[in-house]
Amino acid sequence: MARVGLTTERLVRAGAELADEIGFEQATPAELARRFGVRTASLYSHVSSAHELRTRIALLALEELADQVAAAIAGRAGKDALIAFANVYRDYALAHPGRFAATKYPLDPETAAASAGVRHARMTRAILRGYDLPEPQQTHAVRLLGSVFSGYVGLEAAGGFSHSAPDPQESWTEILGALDALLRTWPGAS
Amino acid sequence: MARVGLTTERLVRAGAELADEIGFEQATPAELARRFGVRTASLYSHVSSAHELRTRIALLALEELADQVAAAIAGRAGKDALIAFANVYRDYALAHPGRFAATKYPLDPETAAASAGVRHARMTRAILRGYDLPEPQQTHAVRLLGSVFSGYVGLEAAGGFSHSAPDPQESWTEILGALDALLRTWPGAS
DNA sequence: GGCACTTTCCTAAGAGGTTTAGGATATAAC
DNA sequence: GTTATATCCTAAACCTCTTAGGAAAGTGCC
Repeated sequence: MARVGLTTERLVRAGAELADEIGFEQATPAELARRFGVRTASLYSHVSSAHELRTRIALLALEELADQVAAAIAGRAGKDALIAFANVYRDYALAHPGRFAATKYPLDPETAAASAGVRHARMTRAILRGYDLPEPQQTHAVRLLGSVFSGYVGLEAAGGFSHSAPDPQESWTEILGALDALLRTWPGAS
Repeated sequence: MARVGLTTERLVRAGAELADEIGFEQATPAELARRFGVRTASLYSHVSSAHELRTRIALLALEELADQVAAAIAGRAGKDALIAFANVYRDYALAHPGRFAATKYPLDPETAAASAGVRHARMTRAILRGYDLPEPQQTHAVRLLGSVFSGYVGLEAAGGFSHSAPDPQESWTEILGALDALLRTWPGAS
């Protein structure tokens, strides 16, 4: 019996691609094993459970997304940075729907603390440097941005905007413009 | 063998409660049957599949939420209406996490078109009557509000804000104030 | 090259979930 | 009371996830 060369790494990577193809929920160990031409039980030498597989896919996605965001906002500030951040986020979700869905997979606190999620939080806050908001307004704004990004992209991915004009891209651009204006004039800020 | 009195209605209702208790994903036909002291196969006289059960729970949740929103925004306008809408949405999600999760269960287009989802869209648009925005800005604003509500509540439910000050309630209030200000001065509006 | 050791992938099997088919009976209708 | 319907049952097929233990491919050392 020839060995296929399974690895935790390879399984997670293939799992992420599988998720993009057929959906994160459907990216099961059983299906993954089928893709590798291997029995399901064989995966358990590399991954301890379906939960671990999902968690690792989520961590991979968070990492990839954080890398792309970091590259996009480097050297930008203010509205430029805001738009670059937002577009990377949305483009990633549209290009990799399964991985993006994985991003929302609930992580236990320690795992979350060690994940790229904290980079996301830091980078979101970095965006606001261009808008000098005092605390606690800054935290409120961070939460608003996170909500809009994740909410808009989530709704779009779920088909929420598919049956109505205008194009989601147009609303996206307009909304980012509005957010920029809002951040510049946040009520209660100095 | 005494009959329990199963009904599609009762199953869906109990399924919704079950979802709130143990999570929407975990609210399976098997668990539901256990609650009723009945064999799993017996549910299939009332519900054609696990998918249909989930779909009906989702429709129930959308309906309940729409009813509560309708009651809350009746007789209110402007910021009052905005805050009432938003609070109903968030309170429902916190009180009924399983049903709220069901709200995001993907519906096929015809089902979605016949669901209370369209009432949500209409009511969101109604909120904006107090802010006279011209089209297409109005649609952009509708999408922004939907994104913020669903995004914020989704992140909060996922524990996104649980490890940082300040209290989510405070950010929520502040964000609603900011959105109100934004809607009153939407860039590009007359 | 031969040997021991490790790792990989296997078969086998159990626990649960979903679904279909067909049967017994409690309830309702006449 | 008899008939008909709807409800709930058993039985069984087919999933998925997971554990346990075995065979053989690969690795390292003499």
